[in-house]
Formats: sequence, C-alpha cells, structure tokens
Amino acid sequence: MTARPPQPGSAKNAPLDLDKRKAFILATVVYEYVATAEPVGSNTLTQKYNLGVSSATIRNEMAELEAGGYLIQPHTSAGRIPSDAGYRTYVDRLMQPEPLATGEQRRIQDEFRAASRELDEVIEQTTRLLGQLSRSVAFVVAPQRDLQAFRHVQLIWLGERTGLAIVVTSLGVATQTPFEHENLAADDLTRLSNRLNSALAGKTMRQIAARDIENVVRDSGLPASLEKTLVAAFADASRADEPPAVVSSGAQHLLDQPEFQDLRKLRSILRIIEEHKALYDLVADSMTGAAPHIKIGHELGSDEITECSVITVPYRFGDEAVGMLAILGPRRMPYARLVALASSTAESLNDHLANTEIR
Amino acid sequence: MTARPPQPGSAKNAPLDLDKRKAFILATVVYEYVATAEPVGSNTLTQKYNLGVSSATIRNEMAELEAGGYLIQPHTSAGRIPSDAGYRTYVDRLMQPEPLATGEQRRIQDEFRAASRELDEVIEQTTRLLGQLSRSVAFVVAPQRDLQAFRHVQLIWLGERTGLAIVVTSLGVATQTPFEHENLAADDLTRLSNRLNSALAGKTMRQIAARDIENVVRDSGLPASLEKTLVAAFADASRADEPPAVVSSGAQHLLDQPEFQDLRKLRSILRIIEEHKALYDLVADSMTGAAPHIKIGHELGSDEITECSVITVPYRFGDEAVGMLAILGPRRMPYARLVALASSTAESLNDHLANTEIR
DNA sequence: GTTGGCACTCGCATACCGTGACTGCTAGGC
DNA sequence: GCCTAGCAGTCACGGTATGCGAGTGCCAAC
Repeated sequence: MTARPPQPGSAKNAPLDLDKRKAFILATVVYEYVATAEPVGSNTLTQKYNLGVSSATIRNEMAELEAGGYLIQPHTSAGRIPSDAGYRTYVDRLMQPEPLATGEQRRIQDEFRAASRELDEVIEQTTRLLGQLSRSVAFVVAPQRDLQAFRHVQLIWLGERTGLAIVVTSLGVATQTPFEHENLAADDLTRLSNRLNSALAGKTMRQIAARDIENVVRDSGLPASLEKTLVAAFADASRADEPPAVVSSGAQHLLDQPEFQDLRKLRSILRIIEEHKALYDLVADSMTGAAPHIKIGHELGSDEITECSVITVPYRFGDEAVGMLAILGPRRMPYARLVALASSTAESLNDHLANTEIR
Repeated sequence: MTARPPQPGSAKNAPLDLDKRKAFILATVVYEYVATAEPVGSNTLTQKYNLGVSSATIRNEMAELEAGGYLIQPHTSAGRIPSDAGYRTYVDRLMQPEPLATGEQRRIQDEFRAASRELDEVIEQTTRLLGQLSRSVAFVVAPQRDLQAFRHVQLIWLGERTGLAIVVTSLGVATQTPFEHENLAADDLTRLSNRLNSALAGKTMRQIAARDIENVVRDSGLPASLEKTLVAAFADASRADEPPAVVSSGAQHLLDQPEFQDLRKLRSILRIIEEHKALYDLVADSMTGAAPHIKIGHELGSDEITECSVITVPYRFGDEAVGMLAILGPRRMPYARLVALASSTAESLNDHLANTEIR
C-alpha cells in the first residue's frame, strides 16, 4: 500500500521500444492506478509527479503507449490503466525491489519462532500470516508427500487379524494404514520394520519402488502376501496420485477491492478459491527455482480470473522445492511489496522446516 | 427449495396464544418468504393459498401477529417477514418434518461408500457434500481428539539422542511427537510400549491421566525422566487445550442470497467463516444429544451474523458425540429440508466412522 | 518536439416523478 | 361479534432527464 512512488529515471531496464520517459510514465501509471484504482489521466501525472513537461505532451506519450499495447482506455474520456502487457513490462523491467517494512519483517520472524511443530498447523499458520500481511487471498500448497524423505516405518500387530503400518517422513508426517493378515507375530513385524528402515534409509518417498519393499519382505522369510500389503501402505503414505493439499485464507479482503464489487466476478473467484484443486492448477507449474513467479491476468489461463494476478514462491525442504506459497489478488496489486512479502515468508518457512526436521 | 407448502390445519402444535388460523398464516408467511425473499402481503396469501377469508381479515390477523412479535414490517407499505421469534415458533411447533429427496439420499450414501479411510479426507468430503446439497455454507467440527479412544502407542528409537512417540486413536489419527533423551535401547522402548498399551487399553484419550503413564514408566525400571516426555507426548496427541479443527465449504452460495448483496454484511460473515475459531464458538454448546440444534438470528449471540441461522447436528463415535456438522445460511432458510439433510448426513457419517474404526 | 487551447465524449451522481404494492381504518353486512 | 369491501395514505423502487467533471484528441503556434 505504501509503496514508494517511482523516481524519475528509475526505470531499471527500459525495453527497446520504450524510452526513459515512456518507461517512467508507464511505471507511474501502474503506481498510481495500484494506489487509487482510478484510471490515470494526463493531468494527474503532471500535477502529482514532477515530469517537466505539460499534460499535452503526456497525452501524446500515453497515446503511443496505448498503441504499443501497454495501456488501455476503459472508455473514451477516461484515463488509462495498464494492460496485462503493461503490468508484465512493469514487473519484469521497471519495478524497483522494495524492502519489507521492519515491522512486518519482525512479525514474520516472531510468527515462525512461535510456530508449532506439527506440519499441518505450520501450513495453516503461514497461510493466515500471509493473508493478513498481504491483505489479499493467500494460499499454501502443502509439501508433496512423495518429495519428502522417508524416515521411519513401524509395523504393529494389533491382534486378531489386523495390523497397522505407520510411515513417518522427514517432515514429521505420520500416515497409518491398517491391514488385515493371517496370524503374525509382533516380534516378526518388529524385525521386518527394522530391515525396512535400514533398506530404505536416505530415500525420498518417491524413490521407494515396490521392488525395494518386496526384496526386504522376501529376505525376511515372512509370507509373501505381506508384500502387497506393505506396498499399499507406502503408496498410501506418499499419496503419489493425488494433488497436494491446499490451504487458503483472506478471501474477505477481496471485498475491499473496488474491482470485486461486482458480485458476478466475486462469485467465480470465490468458487475457485474454495475448490482447492483449481487453486493448485493455477500454480502447479511454478514449483521451480527459488524466485517468485508472477502470473498476470490472462496469463493465469482461466477466463474466470482475468482480473487477478498470482505471486507464487516455492519453499524448500532439503535441496528440493516441496511446496509453494502464493498470493492471489486483483491485477492491480502492489507487486513489489507482495513479492518481498512472499519471498521473506518463504525464507522463514524454509528455515523453520529445516529446523524441525526429524533426523 | 422445493419444500412443500403448508397445508391448512397442518399446524402441529399451536402455541397458546396462536389459534389455528394464526398458526397457519405464520407458517405460510415463513414458507412464502423463504421461497421468494420478498416481504409477504395479505393479497399474496389470499391469492396463492386457499384461506377462505378475504385479505382484509388476513390483514387484521397479521397485525395481531405483529403485535405478538411473530412478524415484522420492514417499512410501512411493505408486507411482513418473520421475526426471530416467528422463525422460532415455526421451527419448534409448526414446521412439518420433510423427507429428503431420494436423489439426495442416494447421493449421500454413495459419497460415504466411496469415502476414503483417512479421517481428514472424510471430514473434508463431508463438508463439501453438505455445502453442495444445502447450497449454503457448511462446516464440520472435526472429532475432538480427547474424546477418541486410545488404541496404540509405539515408542521408536531413531538413534543419536532422539526418539519418536506415536500415538494412534480409534479413529485412526496418528500423532507423532519427537523427543530427546540419553541413550535408550530400542528393545526397552518396545517393551515399554507394550506395557503402556495394556495399561491404557480401553480408555479415551481424555481419561488417561499423567499418573497412569508415570506408573507404567516406574514399573518398567526405565529412567524417570521418560515420564515427563511421555506425558507430553500424550498431551500432544489429545490436544486437550486447543479447539478442534473446523473445515468449511460453500461460502460462494452466500452470494446468491439477496440478503447478502450488501457487501458490508457479506464481509463480516466471510470473516467469521474464515476464522475457524469463531465458527466453532457459534456451535460449541450444541454438541449434545443426537437431535439437530437450531439457532436463529440473534440466538447466535453475535451482532455480525444476526441475518443468519445455523443448524447443528452432532455426530458420534461409539457412544459419544465427538464432533458436529453444521449448516450456516440466511435466517430465511428452508429449515425442514436442511434439518433432514444435516440429520441424514450425520447418520451416514456415524455409520462410516463406526465401520472404519481401528480395533 | 512541446504547448496552450478548444471542442467533444461519456460515465456518474442527483433529483425527480410516476407506479404499484402494501397497509390501516371505517362503515356496513351477515 | 366477526368478516369484508372500499378507500386514503405511505413508501420503496425503477426509469428518465440533467448537470457536472474528468479526460481525450487534435490543431495551430512556438
């Protein structure tokens, strides 16, 4: 909200077809429109920003920016607003990185210091934090189970004909799968557990093949029928076939945005937010690298949320990106601030996960 | 939506100060207002429903119903709408129980037949189902952990100085708590696990006292410092101090309701829905019996959602209510239909939980 | 290349007014 | 004593006219 206005000549890297002045005008239109949600006219620019030329000149420049596809006039006799391409240029080349307010920085650190050890709760807390600070919709894609490292398996005999296979990953997620089997001895299961633990140590869940498990069972001399049971238990624990869980927060902030006073738009967006699979699909391809991914308007690939943009930052565990956190808001969002916010939060989450790892 | 209109003389149990005709008029006003969201006038009543008297007579009756506090006139020259007390009387004494459409009945059964074994997913699926069928906001309060029965504990030695305590409840929820300790032997931990399992068998999580655990550790001859660790692990697993998790779905349906076109109202309600603790507080006192609890408007005890009503039904595991499912919608909701829907869903959930119990 | 001026466009807010849906009341009828 | 037809009064709502203001494009002059 309180982003710094562009400084004249601050364009980092003007694209070929934009000279310094045009770049500054584009950046300023973005800044002003983000701040006010009103189309920006030539008079506003000359009065609020020191441009050294008259509004007529600005009008000429803006007409050219519109011809170049960077600006749009919502209707005759209105000011201009940035187009998707305009935002894209701004984000890629003109935007000044913005440091996070120290208060916010502290808030993030405090939050993670006080965070629980349970993964579910950490995810939820992160989402809420991000929603509050961004005053937008925030969502977090939970760590994909099959990317986590295997830590421990324990087979337990509950008596009668049932047993329980408990698989624990390095992030402390325990999955228990009940199974049925003919008479087994508790001791045998304990021994089998130990063999599995040493055979599978160091692998990620995804790397564990059915063959690995089968071999261990075969060597143990226990009934071969256990193989299928255990393979199923591990498949259950790694959830390979399902999309990861998504947690969201902050939908109420949409109501503060003038672009969502229109109930039809609001409804389609709310629908997407509630349907976690749809949220995941929006960002599924952004789980690469460590840098923020920004998708603007139509780039999201969905007709229903062309009014929105999404900033996504992967977070990592060990050396691999295992999940993402994201901010979804109107296209007219304070990109620099939110990028800083999301990056900083991801950083803290990385640290937190590394610290709570079960070794 | 397609609730049956009241039949003349269908008032189940007219209260003392309402004769048959007044009761019928009240029931009909509720029915008509629920269906149309428009204040109901005397002409509508005489034309659409066979009353046998003229609109003037209805006007007189309605004036008396208003004096008695059952109806409200939003403004002069408008029809009447039910007051909280009017709805209350309707719900308690006039409403005809309504069978669920067979299609819906089947949908519910199918959904639970296909439901996963994992508790989290069952809860989420139930919430989504209820939101879709009610076309309202649905939420489910997850089973309180401390009401579940203890099933199994397994202490695992991971090596170095760390171990893991895994506690499994009868609903298949596994909680793992890492702990640090001086050198322990894996065998000792296994033996201790077994002792704990037989000592605690049959108790609910809530019934397990610190003393119970301490006694077992003492008898085992293992270091006393383990006592505190294990007590902490069990406290962690039963989550005695935290409110239970709440999952919600269907917020987008609010937008279809004329009473929430006003964005201010919408915002405060969305805020409550997103803040799960607030949702839980709305219904925390309704986890008794098996019958639906209905709270209407001001009865919810929150100024922000006086426009709403909530239908809550506890669901049970074993002999005890462990959680609740709820429908939150505008006060003007089809009570009979939603009561049937919520009850039927709770019933199916009861059955499902009983079937997936870990013995 | 820049600027002041001017005519033009168009969304938006406001005020106004007619319409229609109610009501309450009264007087007369069964 | 209850019911009803009729009537006057009230008020929200929708549509239209109007004025205002913001902003543009264009042009001639510098």
